[in-house]
Amino acid sequence: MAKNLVIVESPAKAKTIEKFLGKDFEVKSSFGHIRDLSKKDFGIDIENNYQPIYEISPDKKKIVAELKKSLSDKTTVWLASDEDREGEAIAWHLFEVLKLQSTETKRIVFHEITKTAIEYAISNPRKINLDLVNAQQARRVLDRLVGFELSPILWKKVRPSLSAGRVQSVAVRLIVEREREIQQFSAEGLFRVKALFEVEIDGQIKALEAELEKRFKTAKETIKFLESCINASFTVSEVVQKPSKRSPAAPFTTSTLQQEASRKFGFSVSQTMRLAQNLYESGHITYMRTDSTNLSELALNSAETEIKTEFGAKYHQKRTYKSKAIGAQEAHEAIRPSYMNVANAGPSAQEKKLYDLIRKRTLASQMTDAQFERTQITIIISNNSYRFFAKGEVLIFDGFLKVYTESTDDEQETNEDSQSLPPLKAHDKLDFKQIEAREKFSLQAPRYTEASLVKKLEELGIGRPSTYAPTISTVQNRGYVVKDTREGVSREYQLIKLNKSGKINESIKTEQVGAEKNKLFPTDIGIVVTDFLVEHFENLMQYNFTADIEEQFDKIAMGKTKWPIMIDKFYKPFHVQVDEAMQVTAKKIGNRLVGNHPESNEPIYAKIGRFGPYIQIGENPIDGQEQKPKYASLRTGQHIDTISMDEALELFKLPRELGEFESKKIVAAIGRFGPYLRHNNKFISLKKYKEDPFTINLDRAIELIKTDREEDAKKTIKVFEDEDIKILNGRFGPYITQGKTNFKIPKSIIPENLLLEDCLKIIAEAGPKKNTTTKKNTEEKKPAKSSSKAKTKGKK
DNA sequence: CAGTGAGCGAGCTTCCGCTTGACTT
Repeated sequence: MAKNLVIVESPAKAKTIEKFLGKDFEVKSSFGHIRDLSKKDFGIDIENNYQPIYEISPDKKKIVAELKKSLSDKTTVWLASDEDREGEAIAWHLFEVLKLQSTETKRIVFHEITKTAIEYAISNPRKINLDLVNAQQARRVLDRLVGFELSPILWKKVRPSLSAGRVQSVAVRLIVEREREIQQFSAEGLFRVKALFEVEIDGQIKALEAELEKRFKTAKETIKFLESCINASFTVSEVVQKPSKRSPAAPFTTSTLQQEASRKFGFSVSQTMRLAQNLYESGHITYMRTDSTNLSELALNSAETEIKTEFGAKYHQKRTYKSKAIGAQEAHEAIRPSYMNVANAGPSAQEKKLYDLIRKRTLASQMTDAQFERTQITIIISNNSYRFFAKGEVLIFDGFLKVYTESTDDEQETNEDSQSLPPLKAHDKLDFKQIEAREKFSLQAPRYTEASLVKKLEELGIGRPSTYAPTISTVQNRGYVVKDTREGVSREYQLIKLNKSGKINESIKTEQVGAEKNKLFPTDIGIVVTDFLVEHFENLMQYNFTADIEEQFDKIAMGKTKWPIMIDKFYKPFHVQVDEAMQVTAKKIGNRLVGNHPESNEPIYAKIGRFGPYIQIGENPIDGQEQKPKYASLRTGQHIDTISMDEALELFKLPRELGEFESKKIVAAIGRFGPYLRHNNKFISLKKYKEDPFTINLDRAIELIKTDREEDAKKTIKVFEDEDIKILNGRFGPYITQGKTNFKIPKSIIPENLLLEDCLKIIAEAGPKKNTTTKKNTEEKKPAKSSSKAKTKGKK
């Protein structure tokens, strides 16, 4: 019978460790925290020095019971939770809940799961560090105070079920401010001049592309320059060759893994974490929630062996990396393969891809630099002082690039330096084939992706590896932020070309700009809530708030400050702010008077409603008054804080009557699902035709109605009008529809051969099942929250 | 599936950080 009980946080870890420790040790897991603040009445006794009121989390009762049971025949308990603030608190909660005695309890820590590390830990036990525990309690209490005092203000002033917190509210602020920055940005065009030269080398004509150092502001200046080139001569003045190198990136942390999986595979952060969790649980990779770039000695050695056998000794270079992140607690290793020699792992294609990425990144981190030779050729012009530069880069030794290249966030920057240059020397003469000036516009700041937002949060020290993915989900689930793909707009730019024969040709071209794929956009709720919080809780919404209080937590951890004193210093002024925010006279925040109607002089408001932002013309009706205000919803991309009077009035031009077709009216409008046409009670979505309901004319509308009918005809296999039954071709193959309910057709049946009675039989057989599914659907749709959840699930 | 948006008040929501399943489509 084992005499020792070791408690770790993760069950997967428990399994591995048990193998190392032998018969005398039983290893169990606490599954993270076992106890938390009570959910009722705040869970904090504010009057009594902020005394926390803890209770065992409902889902942990079973685990605690099991731990108590296996405790009965043990003489020593080893608390082996992670070596960070949270881990220390977990150990302390276990100590308290399991009613352990200090004489028979030992606190141990290890940063890597290897036999030597664990044996070393066992032979160097210590006591629970209560200062560190107190720092965690302060962190926990502060987050509860902030979250549970701010959120109710929002329920009252904006909308029920909203939330605010130290982490999520700042995350939303980042998105809101970036959006504003983009709105206010105006692109400036500059003319970039590129020359294409031709050189004859050993009887062969080689091309050389070079860019002018000067960028012109106006077309006039540009043309003046090009004219001067017509009779100029071009001479190489200098050829400079320089070696350069590139070093591999550090092994993955949670945040960098999320970023790379997003850039390379387009995974969402939660998707990446789910896949990594699977790989971890099946023993393929080390722990996936980490801020450390450290690799164990064991990993370093096996990476070395792997690199040397696979690529040769000249590719190996042992490297250690320092964590850059603020507040990194380094309780684990970097994310790496458990066994470096395993080249493939994971059951699904996505897991295989992720594993491969992790393995290559880890190997690359222990490989030599890639070496390049950079060449720059300077070309001078006989009749002016501007110079052309041709840049080239040639790979001399691939090094780590043999296995792995890190992606970057700015996709727009293509690498123009990778051309290999012809062997030229000073005083060589060149002739141009063409010189082209293209107007290039400055780039707006990029919108955040899920992963780049995580990166930003990590840089600010906000949030932890275990909360990045949940935070990103929360801000979307609350409706503060949406992930969206939006089409760009076309923009004109000027192109001015000078060709060999000395002719200058000006033209206007168009390019697509501002297209966004899976980027984060703030919603009106997100904007309104952020503005409100920034106005009333300026300190809390500062980007460095977390970093600042972390310093105070550190003081508590060092025993220099008592935690209730620190909390009191924060809470007293904070609570005053809460009271003030509650007293704000406006019943609802976020309402804005856009102006007065130019004709009727009625007030025009932009408001937030149950169904999103809308414009209201006229005051709310007062009892007994007949007059009702008019309403119209805002369109995507419009916001209540920025919409102009003209844009607001424009919204009331819908629904538009276009005219008649087959003696029935055609109406164009925008509904919940986008712009549509309505004719004879049939709706035709304008989305797929990319038509604008404000401008579409009668002829085009009739055309669309006809195409829609053709498509319908293609879809329809058979119709039994009396019973309102149709056999249709859908996305998943043929099916039967009666009224608004659909029925599956068994695969053995050819749909064209179905008779009315066959259909009725299929419907009758599916009958009871139909009832339960429709019932469930309507039940689920009732609360607004769950229907929006179902939607996002469906999108994925 | 496609026009919505009052106000009252019952009783609900909510934080961040540790961990995995338990759910349904």
